[in-house]
Amino acid sequence: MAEPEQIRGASVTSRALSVLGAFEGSSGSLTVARIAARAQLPLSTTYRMVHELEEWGGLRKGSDGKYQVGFRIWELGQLAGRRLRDRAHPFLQDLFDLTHENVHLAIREGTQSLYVDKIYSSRKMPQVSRIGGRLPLHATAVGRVLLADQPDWFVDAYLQRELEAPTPKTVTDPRILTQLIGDVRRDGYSVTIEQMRMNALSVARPVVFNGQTVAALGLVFEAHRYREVQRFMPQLRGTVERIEFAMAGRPLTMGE
Amino acid sequence: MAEPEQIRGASVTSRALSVLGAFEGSSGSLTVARIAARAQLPLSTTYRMVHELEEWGGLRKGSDGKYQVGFRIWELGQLAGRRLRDRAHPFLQDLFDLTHENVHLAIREGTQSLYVDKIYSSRKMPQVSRIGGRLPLHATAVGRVLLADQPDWFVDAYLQRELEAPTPKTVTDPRILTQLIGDVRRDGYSVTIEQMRMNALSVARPVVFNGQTVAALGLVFEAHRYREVQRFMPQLRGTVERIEFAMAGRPLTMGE
DNA sequence: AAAGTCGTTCTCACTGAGTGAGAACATTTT
DNA sequence: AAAATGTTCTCACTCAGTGAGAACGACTTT
Repeated sequence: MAEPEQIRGASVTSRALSVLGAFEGSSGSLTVARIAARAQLPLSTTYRMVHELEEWGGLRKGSDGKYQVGFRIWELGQLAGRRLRDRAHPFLQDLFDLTHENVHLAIREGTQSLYVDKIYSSRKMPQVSRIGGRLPLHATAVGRVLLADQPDWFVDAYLQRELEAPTPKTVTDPRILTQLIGDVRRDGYSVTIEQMRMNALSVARPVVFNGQTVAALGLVFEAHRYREVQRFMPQLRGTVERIEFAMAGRPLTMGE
Repeated sequence: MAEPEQIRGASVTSRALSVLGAFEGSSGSLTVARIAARAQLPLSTTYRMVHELEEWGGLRKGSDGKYQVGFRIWELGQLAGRRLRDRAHPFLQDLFDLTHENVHLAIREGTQSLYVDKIYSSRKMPQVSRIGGRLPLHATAVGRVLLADQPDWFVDAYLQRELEAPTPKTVTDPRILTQLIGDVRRDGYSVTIEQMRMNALSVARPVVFNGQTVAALGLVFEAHRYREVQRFMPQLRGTVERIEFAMAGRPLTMGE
């Protein structure tokens, strides 16, 4: 008879996960009350779960009384996609040594690119991407490379949606983008200029393993240095090859 | 009357967390049956939870049918200790640029050091530490720095336990270690030689924020180059100072 | 200093969500 | 083809989870 607000049929597990989910896209520290609001759960339920998560190490109570995601989650997360990250990382570092430009490694998660690794120093700070961050597929070079690997029906469906335009120069016209994706498929690389941020240019190539694109490797630098793309292409290509070779290597067992 | 095997009183949440915990220290991919065994849960219960976790994105079913930790956990984990990692990372990279030696950033978690960041290229591969990995506090330079920050009662209790000796040269005598910890407190840095791996040397300094050691910054290189410690000390110190300065900076708000 | 606001902690009677043995089936190994 | 191992799912039982609300603490406002 009362309002049917409560998300009925929610399992205990899903509630606990909602509590964790409340931290996604948050500032990092949340009070129990705020967690409850974000997770759409009653206060007492939230309270109980927060404490169980805290005891396990999934959440951590800061000195200000607010909760943060705990290191146990961080440690667990290190297990996700470890093969790719571990194998690729040393070569990203090599590429950075060579170029001293921002180096990215991203995978596709749904309709976004997820940045799984990134090399940068204190010299190059203003960045849009961050490790663990997501960006749309059509506005970065890595994103387009990842999109280009998808079947036509996926690409078409993606382009049919309302596309974000982070800069005035961002291409959002489905017809032009279809064309551009075709170019990426033909050339095996993507170059985007000022699509995600003004004065930024990015180049990317796919990392192929077992016949499918598992990630995209990219370089980002200032747009006015567009002539240097030529110089970086062979280095980017070489790095991708080394990563692909390393991916194929022996399984490198450990524990259990 | 039957065997009291079941861990009675286990809450649903704790069971779900056990499922996740089953992946800790695993090879990365586990069958449902193996998860059940490791988590000490009945098969049907495990099955149900694995599926709920999978639906949420916490677990991912591989092409071989085995489960792995999913990227959603990885993403969530990026929120843990982000302030430290984000602020420190660029300077670790700078230090690597300068030295081209392995650079580590570790925090203390219980009686171990947890490696939260690390810079290395393909040149320096044989390593014991890994991002997300743990090592004992007494056998590395970062570990000793972290231990030295603890009160005497903690140090004493730590040293009283059976201490691992990864190499023949590892110091495990509590009396000598107490002495060494005293040195670290006095000098503000730690140097360890072949304590964790033969032919490896490590130097570390504490990163202090709000009057307490929040992490330890370390360099690792070949033991026979011990003379170079002199050369690296100022660079290590300078990097720590920059990190500490950056930690104090404006809060850098984002979302919510 | 009193009232108001916001957050935390905890209790308790009620009930429906979670349970797990076991059956049926699929896949791989011997 | 027999055995071993793993997956998926059902169902009757009951115990763990529930959430309104009370009590309290720490602030800001008036």
